[in-house]
Parts: sequence; C-alpha cells; structure tokens
Amino acid sequence: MELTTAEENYLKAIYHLSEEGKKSVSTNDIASAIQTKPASVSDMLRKLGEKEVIQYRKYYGLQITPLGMQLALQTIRKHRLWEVFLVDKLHFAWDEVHEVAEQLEHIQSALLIERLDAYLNYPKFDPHGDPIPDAFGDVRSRPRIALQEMAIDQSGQIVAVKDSSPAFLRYLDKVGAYIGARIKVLDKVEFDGSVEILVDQKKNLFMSKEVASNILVLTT
Amino acid sequence: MELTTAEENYLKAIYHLSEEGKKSVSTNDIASAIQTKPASVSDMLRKLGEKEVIQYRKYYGLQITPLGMQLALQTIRKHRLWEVFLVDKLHFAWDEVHEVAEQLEHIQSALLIERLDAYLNYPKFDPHGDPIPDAFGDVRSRPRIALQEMAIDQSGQIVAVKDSSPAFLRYLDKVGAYIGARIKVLDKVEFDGSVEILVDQKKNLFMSKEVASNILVLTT
DNA sequence: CTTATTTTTTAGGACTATCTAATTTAATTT
DNA sequence: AAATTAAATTAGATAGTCCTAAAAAATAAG
Repeated sequence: MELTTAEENYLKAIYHLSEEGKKSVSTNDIASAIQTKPASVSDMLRKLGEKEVIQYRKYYGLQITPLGMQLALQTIRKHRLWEVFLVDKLHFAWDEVHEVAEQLEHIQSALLIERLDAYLNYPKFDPHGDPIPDAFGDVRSRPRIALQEMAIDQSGQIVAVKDSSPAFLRYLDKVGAYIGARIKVLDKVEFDGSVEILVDQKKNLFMSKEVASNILVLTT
Repeated sequence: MELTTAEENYLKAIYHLSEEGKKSVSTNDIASAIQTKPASVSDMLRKLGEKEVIQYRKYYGLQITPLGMQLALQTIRKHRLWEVFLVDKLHFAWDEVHEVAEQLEHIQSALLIERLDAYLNYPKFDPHGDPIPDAFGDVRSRPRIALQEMAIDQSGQIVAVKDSSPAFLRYLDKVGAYIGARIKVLDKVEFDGSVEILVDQKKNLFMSKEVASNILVLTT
C-alpha cells in the first residue's frame, strides 16, 4: 500500500489529532491542522476511506484503522529520525528542524530508514522528547504524570487534561498552555503547592496546585 | 525562482545530455532519458522556456540558459552530496544510492545542504568520481586523458571521443563502451599498445591502441 | 420544535503532469 | 523537387490536489 505525500500528511494529522485526546476528529480540525480548506479535506477523507486507512462515514466522522495507524506511525518514525539526524549530526537548532523533516519524512526507502536508525544509534526519542516508533510501529510510551507531581527542572510535554471542562480549557488557552506545549518546571512553592513553569522555552507561567494537578505531562 | 520536482528532473536531464557532447538535445533524447513520452517532453519544454531556464524554439531545438545551468548544477550538487552521505555515512553500496538520491535531491533547504556539505567535509567528488559543484555552481573539472595513456589499475569514466565518426561510435556501441561508462585499466600490452579494461565493474574488454587513444577519460 | 447557525459535503473550475492519437514540421530518399 | 519517413507538437483525456461557491446535513438557539 502506497500513499502519496498529501495522503501521508493527512493521515499523520489525523493520527496526531486522534492522540490529542479529542473525542473525535472533525473536518475543520484537519483543515486547520494542515492549513487547507474543509472542502479539500472532505475530498481526501473519501479517498483515505477507499484506501481503508480510515473508516469514514460522511457527516458522522472518522476513525483511523489499524492499517492507517501503522502507516501514520511509519511516517512519524521517519520524521523523528530525521529530526534527530538534523540536530545531532547537522547541528540544527530544535526549532529549525520541523520544515525540513516534513520533506524528508516522505522519502521512500526502507533501507534508508533502517540505516539512518542504526547510524543514529537507535534513538528512542526525538529532539523534542517525542518517542520514535520502532520499525514495527511500536512506541515506547512513557507514563504521564500530573504537572503537580513533577520535580523542579524536569521537562515534558502537556498531553492531556484531567478536567476537560470548557472553563478549564478556556483558562489554559488564555494563559498560553495547550495540549502539545513543551514545559519545564522552574520552581515549586511548598506553601501552596503552586508551580512556575516555562512554556515552549520562552514563556513563564505560574499555576495553582489545582490547575497543575489537572494537567498531564509526558516527561522527557 | 522555484522549480517543481518534475521541472528539476527535466532540467537535470537536459544538462546531462548537453554535457555528453551531443551537438543538440532532442525531444526524443530527453524522453528516453527520463522514461517518458515525447509529447510530455514537448509540454515541459514550453514551460521551461517560459521560465527562461532554457531557450526554446519549437521544432528547432533548445539551449540551456545560464540561469538554467545554475539551477541544474544546484540539483546535481545536492544529488551528489547525498550520494556521498549514503555511501560514506550510511554504508550504501555505490550502486544502491541513485534511486534514493533522486528523491533527496529535491528537498528544499539551503541550510540543509550547507550543513550536509560541511558534515561530509566538503567533498569534491561523489562515490562515482563525478565532481560536486560548489555552492556557486562551480565544478572542479579534472583533466581528461586518453584511455591509452592511463596506467594499469587506474579508474575513470569515459567522457568523450576524439574521433566522433559514426563508424567509431558504432564500434564503441557494439563492444559495450559508451560515454558515461565507468572503466578501469586491467592490463596494458607493451608489444602492440593494446589495453584491457573493465567496463561498469562487470564487462572485460580488449581495445587496440588506435581505439584507446581516441577515448577520453576523466580519471578518478 | 421550528428556525438559525455551523459544519460538512458536493459541484464545478484551475493547475500540474502525464498519456494516446492525430497533426504538423523537418529531414531523408529517390 | 516531390514523396516518403522520422521527429516534434498539439488536441483531448485522465488523475491528483487544491480552490470557491452552493447545497445538504447536523447542531444550537429561541
């Protein structure tokens, strides 16, 4: 089964949106994720459904199939291996790699990825701390812990929230925290259990114990 | 000026055909070089003409412009740097690299190529012995010598013939020598000046002094 | 529970790159 | 020089991906 570059990009976006705890992935979500129009997404969903990488019922929604999952993970594997290469070998900064890795991930050659993996010494995580699926699509998942439980100086990525009420999400949005954000614990206040974190290496944020205990982090 | 992948491939083919000493590059030549139909080539030539990377007068022929030359050399530079990477770092065999390099050469990132070049230690030649143009498109050309003048065990690539009569070319074709062939001198016979060479690492060939002195080789 | 709004899909067009078949132009032969 | 052959181009289709505008379906609001 061969996917085109566009198909791979859609499938990858769908996979990521599914992982982000969203109950279901909407056409609009996908459109904004890959910077295209909803009409184009509808077109593509029909095609991906025909190729059986997603299960698609129009107006109702979609679900990624095991096959689609497998293919998405292969693309993600390639993307993340290339990111390691760019940072470790070519000394790119971690924020310069994405665009190039987006291109490199579509190179078709099983041998190339095998060799690249070996050359990089079978890394398990990319420069952003995201896990690299192995050749079979298996991901070494790390346990998620509440932000509140993290130690000072520990880093990670916000992957989910316990309380997903609109009010809480609106609050997170307002202060600049979001699912996917890279954070690092700068300080913890014993007195009230509040924490100070750095978001995306640039924004400082104070959080109450109540808020921090509702944020789940994948530690790096 | 941005070229699509297809345009880059056509331009590269045109550049290579121009270099091979052909008086002029025909539509059919290009079609067979990139495994497509002459009709598709005509279409593309018009487009490349509009983009001013070639000068094109239909039915008459084409000539690559300085701009086109520049762009073709950049693509060739990328292709050959990737070949060095694949062979030197990922331990690909020299005959496994082409297909993958064909894909990698279209990755768009000036920084990537700069860094790759540095990482590989600014190689001047690819694994096949072909020169790698520098960032300005300049090629370090090596002197061509007659096959007859090569030493035993010396390798190189046939790049031109002194005598380009149809009879001579037909002869070369018949014995399996051609412009572009990789050769290695296996033996030289003092008595009559004849040479024994290995073509493309697989075919042994005996050549008289007369023939060998009319073949120009770029030594590796 | 009907109306308004939002989301999603379809219809139809544009653009790239390809093809086959038909036509036009150039080159070769007689 | 006219006729034949070969080469190159155009015409018309197809496939992929994207778009805008219109229509249909689902959701939210009164």
